[in-house]
Amino acid sequence: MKDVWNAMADPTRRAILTMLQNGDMTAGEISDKFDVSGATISHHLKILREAGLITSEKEKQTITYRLNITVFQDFLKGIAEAFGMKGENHEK
Amino acid sequence: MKDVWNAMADPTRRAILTMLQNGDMTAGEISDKFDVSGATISHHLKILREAGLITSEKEKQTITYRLNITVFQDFLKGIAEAFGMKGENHEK
DNA sequence: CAAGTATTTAGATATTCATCAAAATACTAA
DNA sequence: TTAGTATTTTGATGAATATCTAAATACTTG
Repeated sequence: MKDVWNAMADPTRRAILTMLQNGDMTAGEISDKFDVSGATISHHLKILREAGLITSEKEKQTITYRLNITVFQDFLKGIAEAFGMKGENHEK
Repeated sequence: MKDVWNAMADPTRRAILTMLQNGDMTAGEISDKFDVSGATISHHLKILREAGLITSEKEKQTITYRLNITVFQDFLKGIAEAFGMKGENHEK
């Protein structure tokens, strides 16, 4: 899950994940939403893909990206397990 | 919450947070658990403190650190709101 | 005061990382 | 084939970061 933490640490990548919740997008569509170069977005997409947070599917000329809900929810669950209320350490 | 994400991005800092769930610890006690220098741990503690994830209390010769449950739970809730429930939340 | 302990701060270094422009790859269309 | 579009890869650069040692701060005690 180290890769996921690393992937989530960047605000641009979190914004990409948020956008993908509303539906799949091509690399170009994602890139259009940001002020950084397409190369930079491609780099972010690669990190998200390697973390398993998104998947990509090559179509004719475009590559469509899709949120991988499962990995993301595992991440949330992992946080909850590691840090979620473990009980009894708030008395003093 | 940007600071919180940044603070959580480092594995040493996440380990510190996990340890503090079992009770307050002094800087020295925390430092003893890791193979890095006390100065480095102090640096990590500063970042966690600035993110609001921990608080510090000066005692006689030591400084005791304590997990700030509230900020951490707000962070979890923020993630859940931004990413957790896709499709079944109706906002106003 | 001087010495010892606990912790932080300062200064330096090495690595990681976000970014860009340019080149490369892959595909489509004329 | 040539040109054009979509995307990634490469190579470079500057900024951020984790780390160290050494010095500084703060506190306690003899």
